[in-house]
Amino acid sequence: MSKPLKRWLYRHKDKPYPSRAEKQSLAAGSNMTLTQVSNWFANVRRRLKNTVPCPDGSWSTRIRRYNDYVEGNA
Amino acid sequence: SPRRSLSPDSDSKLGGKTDDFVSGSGTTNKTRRRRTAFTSEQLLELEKEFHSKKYLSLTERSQIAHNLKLSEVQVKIWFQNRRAKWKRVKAGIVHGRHGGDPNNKPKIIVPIP
DNA sequence: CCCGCCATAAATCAC
DNA sequence: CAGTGATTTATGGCG
Repeated sequence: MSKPLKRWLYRHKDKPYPSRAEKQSLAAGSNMTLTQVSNWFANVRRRLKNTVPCPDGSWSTRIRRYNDYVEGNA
Repeated sequence: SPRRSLSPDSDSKLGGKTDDFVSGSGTTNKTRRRRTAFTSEQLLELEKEFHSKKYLSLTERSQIAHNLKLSEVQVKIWFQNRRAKWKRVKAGIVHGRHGGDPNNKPKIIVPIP
């Protein structure tokens, strides 16, 4: 799975909703299409909710925890 | 490849009420429509209709909805989604992807050691 | 007011 | 079997 996307996700844990331009940039940087990037974020957001239930409902906490679950990149 | 579109609850809702709503948990009374699996017959007909006409008039819509035993909103939304897909497909012509993908991503993600 | 499009959610498919 | 990307129903906002 593409690193740039994870990177972006971690850096924007408060609002994991990249703009269109950001998605395009990410797509270019990870050799993916815009649609694939959109799908990736949609899937990650939802799976985050599944695997990391979060009482306070904040994305940052979920994403931080997810990082524990998954990969110690950057 | 046959689409295995299993219908869990079948079409038993014909005679009764529409209880295919999922209720919000506990304190939140939000009801959201369940994602219903259209039958292959419905899909076939909708697809046929879409092939001939990308946009429906009000009368066409109500006619189709009635024939297929779907709500007009469902037909409307189906056409909307179908148009979106159509656009997507039309745009992404070149699928030369996977050509020589030297970028071999490993499968499942590994937990932190 | 209703429609179409968009981005998205959620469930489900396909591998 | 589970994980992951893709696709299919459904919502809400905006024009």
